[in-house]
Amino acid sequence: MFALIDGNNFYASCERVFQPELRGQPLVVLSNNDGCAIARSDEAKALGVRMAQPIHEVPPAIRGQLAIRSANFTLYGDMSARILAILREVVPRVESYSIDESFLDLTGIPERAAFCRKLRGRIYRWTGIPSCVGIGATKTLAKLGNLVAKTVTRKPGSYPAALGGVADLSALSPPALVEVLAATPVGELWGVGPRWAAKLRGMGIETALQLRDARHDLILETFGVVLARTQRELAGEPCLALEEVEPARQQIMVSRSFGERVEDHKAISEAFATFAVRACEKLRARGLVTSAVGIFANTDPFCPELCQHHPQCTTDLPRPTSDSRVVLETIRQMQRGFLKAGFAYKKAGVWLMDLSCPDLLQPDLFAPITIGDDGLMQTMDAINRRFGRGTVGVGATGWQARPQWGMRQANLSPNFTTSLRDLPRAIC
DNA sequence: TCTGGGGTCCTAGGACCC
DNA sequence: TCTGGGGTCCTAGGACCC
Repeated sequence: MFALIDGNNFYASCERVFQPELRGQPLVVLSNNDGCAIARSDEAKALGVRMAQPIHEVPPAIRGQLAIRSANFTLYGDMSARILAILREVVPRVESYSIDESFLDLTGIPERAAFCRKLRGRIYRWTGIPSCVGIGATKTLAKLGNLVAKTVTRKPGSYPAALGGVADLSALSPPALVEVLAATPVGELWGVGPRWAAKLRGMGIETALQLRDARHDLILETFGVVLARTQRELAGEPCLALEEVEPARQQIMVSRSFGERVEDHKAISEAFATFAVRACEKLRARGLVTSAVGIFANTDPFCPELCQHHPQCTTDLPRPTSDSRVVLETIRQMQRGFLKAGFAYKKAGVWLMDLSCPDLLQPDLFAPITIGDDGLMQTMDAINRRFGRGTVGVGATGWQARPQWGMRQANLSPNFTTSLRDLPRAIC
């Protein structure tokens, strides 16, 4: 028996915890570079701001009513960790599924709905984040329950099984469950994206109920095993297990759109170095090493009248490493002839591939298993953890407070929970 | 003027092995 | 005229997720 708990309008709710003046306001959190709406308060949704909508496409009359914040992933990540700590304290088996969602194993817990209502109350009291919970026999049904709970929370009283932000589909009679499935468009299901939804509709399958009851061999043949699993899960047959231990990463990517178009190759080179250093920090934080490095750059796809260039390049390393300097030297060599003069670039990125755990590597008879100096890197990481990111680093990143390629973040809130400088003040 | 940044899995096809 | 029967690995493309 599964539950899915997620934070309502998560990023917007995080902003509101420490900025009470935002409560009740139509609030939108923008993506990096202040581009698209990636979280909306209920009030902003009511004004018609869509998920992932570019903010400049929102009519000025609406935009004028919005409170706007730039994405602050440091804050959201820390709030997420606090919620996860509460869940782990109370529930024996928890899967952290995304920054704002966790699956819980409720097997053996009596009074499931009451238990979850209490849990969500505690999360609200201890972190200030409102949440909703869906309960079901499978992960897919728990996800659907969560959708029901959220819909009902916005329209109180419309559905009795979803009292207090919790919807327990496992407590429904079969006819009542059929009613919920029949009312759910197939495209709203977890695992059914826009492409498959359109294809399913073309086959006459428009609701979750119709998908559940469709011919299984037809779904398997037309869409493959992924949707076939979703179909079985809808029928109450668990196909997806709780994954308590996060599987090891296969790749790590750091990429950014630039705040403006950049032609200066030196500036872009500093961006590559900055991204590479950040990627290696993430790599070491997970205790992994990388065996291959890639870089890419893109011109501005929204300006088709400008000449376009999308170079990319990957290199295998002689031996695995987690040393930023080895990766930096590798991408320095890759950059020869990589960018072309006269092109204005808008985005660049670095990715690390073929990641592995150093303990599991096949040793080389004639050489050390890895290259680089892990001790030095660990020391730098420890200093940066203690005194703030960027306290020590490498010169290739440029060390400018406002680099030419830097992001636009016009409305960034303070790091209330992770920086002493930004601690909220209580006025006596 | 302005348009995000990460990830995963599955499948098909080709190259290669004995 | 007739041309085996297994495998693995890699890559690209296409879905999906938040």
